Amino acid sequence: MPMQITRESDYAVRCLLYLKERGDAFSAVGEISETMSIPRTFTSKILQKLTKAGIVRSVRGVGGGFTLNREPGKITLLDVIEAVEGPIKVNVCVIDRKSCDRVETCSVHHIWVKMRKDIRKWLESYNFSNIEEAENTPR
Amino acid sequence: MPMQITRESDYAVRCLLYLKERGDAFSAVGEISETMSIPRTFTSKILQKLTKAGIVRSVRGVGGGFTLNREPGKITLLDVIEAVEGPIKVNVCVIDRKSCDRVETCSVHHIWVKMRKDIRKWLESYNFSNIEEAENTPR
DNA sequence: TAAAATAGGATAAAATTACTCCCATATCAG
DNA sequence: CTGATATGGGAGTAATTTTATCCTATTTTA
Repeated sequence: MPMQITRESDYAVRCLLYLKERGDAFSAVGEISETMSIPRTFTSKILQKLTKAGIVRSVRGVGGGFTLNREPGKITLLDVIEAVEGPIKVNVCVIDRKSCDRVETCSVHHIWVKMRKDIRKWLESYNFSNIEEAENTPR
Repeated sequence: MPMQITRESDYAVRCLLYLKERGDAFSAVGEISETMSIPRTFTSKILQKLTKAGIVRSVRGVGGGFTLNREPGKITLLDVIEAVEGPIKVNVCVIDRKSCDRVETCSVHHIWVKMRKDIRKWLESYNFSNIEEAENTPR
């Protein structure tokens, strides 16, 4: 499953689309998971990560649930993906130089570094305000 | 291991860097794997894939081995990664629409499609001629 | 025909992803 | 202050994928 976002990231995006729709209301896990077709307990875990990352806010107890913690326009795809998957690496050696003994002499190391930078920049350019506006690719 | 090339792709790139260095000579698996620190039998499998993809050419028997099948400048990173990992997906629904029952109503589907397109274009812009030239990122 | 090489299928080991379960903790209504 | 309804978090399980290895067949040259 290389060069691919995880199902978890996809689910996280769905959760946020739902919460955006709900505006200021608080939504419970069950409601989100059913509407967005995500396994319930997994949804719970994902929302926990999003909460820890400060992307959503939670309230426990009766009438509690989750809601966006900031404007949709200030939540980027990068924020979401890194919240659930951890920092994007592209190649292990980019984050952890000692993972590769060839790193000193490697003539392509800089390519992976640049690729990571460019992918992160790309993901950062989409947020939950412009993500749905973005022109639909015709056919 | 999301948004990350596989070790296999990394190994494939190493193989090609080595073969480029060797010019028109044929190199045996053992030689490539030892020099580039790749497990021997795995190297063999990777070279098989690269051969099938037409990126390298092989000759069996005494004095045989592998050599590039075309100019380094005509072998892109995309060619190599897709040769070993298969087509880049970014998200399952991009390649296989029926993998996601939400695809009809999904307001972000087009984002994954665009992301795939842009990543492929990026990878296509690097080949084994310009990949090493590319300015080394200072510090 | 023997030696040296790749080709390919099957399988094994390790790691990661994709979940589930259970109990603790918080919040609110009555 | 108690019970019902939520989320929080740790631990564990299942499924899939990645990362290999092994063995045998086939090709090629000397």
